[in-house]
Amino acid sequence: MSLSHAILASLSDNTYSGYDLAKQFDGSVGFFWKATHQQIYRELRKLEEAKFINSQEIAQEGRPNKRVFSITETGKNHLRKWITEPTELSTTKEEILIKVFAGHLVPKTKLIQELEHQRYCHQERLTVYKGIEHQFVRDVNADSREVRYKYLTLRRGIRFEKEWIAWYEETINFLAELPED
Amino acid sequence: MSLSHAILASLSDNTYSGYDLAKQFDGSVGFFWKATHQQIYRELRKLEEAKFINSQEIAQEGRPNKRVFSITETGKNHLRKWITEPTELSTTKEEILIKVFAGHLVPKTKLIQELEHQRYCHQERLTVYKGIEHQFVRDVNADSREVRYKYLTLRRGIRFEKEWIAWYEETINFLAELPED
DNA sequence: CACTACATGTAATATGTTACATGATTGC
DNA sequence: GCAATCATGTAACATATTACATGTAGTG
Repeated sequence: MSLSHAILASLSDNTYSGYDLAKQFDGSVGFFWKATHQQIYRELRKLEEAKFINSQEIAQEGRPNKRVFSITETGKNHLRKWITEPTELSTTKEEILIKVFAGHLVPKTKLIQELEHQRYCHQERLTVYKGIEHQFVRDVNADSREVRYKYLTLRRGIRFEKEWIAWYEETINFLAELPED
Repeated sequence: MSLSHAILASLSDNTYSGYDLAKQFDGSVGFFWKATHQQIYRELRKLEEAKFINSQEIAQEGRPNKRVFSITETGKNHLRKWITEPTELSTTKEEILIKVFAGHLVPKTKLIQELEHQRYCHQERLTVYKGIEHQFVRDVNADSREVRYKYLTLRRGIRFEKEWIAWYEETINFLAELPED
């Protein structure tokens, strides 16, 4: 599974604690890979056993100590191998499409209501992404290789939110013009 | 979880055996919700316990008997309720974006190779969808409400494959112009 | 004084994957 | 005769989700 790869990818250019990673999985990498902190801590243990990462206890005043993880050369090679090996297309699971698929069961207006709710959520996410893009553009002068690659993933986020919104428009209009109901 | 909803949606306008459903989850609904036959059989047992569906043994000559499932009124209402209740955006898990995110670890050409592989897979899937669309267009004259709703999900499939391909183009070009490596 | 952020964990349950098992029919 | 399709299932294992647990520090 790829949670391990997502963690290794996060650690590929920086060190993080489990807590930091959980936050990353709530933004950044989290935009295309979700995980709870419980999953992350469990996976970190496995990755350390496999010698793909190692950890160091950092004492902190006031706050509880933290364990900071860094990727090993073995871990990097493992990631590199996976990146270059062809993988299948990731499978998507879209609840909204199940809803539309069985949409004939409910009054048209109710379905449209839910479609509008989802469209709104995508709109909000798009705004978040654009904000992040703004930051990126500033950094572009002093940009490192790493940053540019991350920017590409952000671009896909922006494009896809726009595409979702366009499909919602099309779908809502189509339904609005259906005579039934 | 929504596997149950996906099954109920499939049964919303027809009766199917577990085997039939497994096939549906390999095409049709399967384009936005994957499940293996084991998952499906397990879920069917639960749905029957909950009285959302009921089954009938159908004797067949030659072939093993099959149990055909149909949705109950309770099941339909359960689905209806879920459709109209607002749900969160579905989370996506995209391996290719993890690969791009950590792309700085490998030679640029290797990453491009994998991007091209993925783009090719999307291209193939788009061709499949367009073939299905062709069928739909023929049926549109004799079209039922159900068919039109299904068509909307297909439209999203087509739009999104096109969008993926466009992002791959953009990304591959961007990488090709990077000086490094 | 309640809430949020920091920091890590256990336990139970739900989902998903992989392998194995059975047995008939149809097509090459 | 061998593979594929029809049809359903068990068992073991891997992943993911939800709830609960613990304790400090800073903010309003």
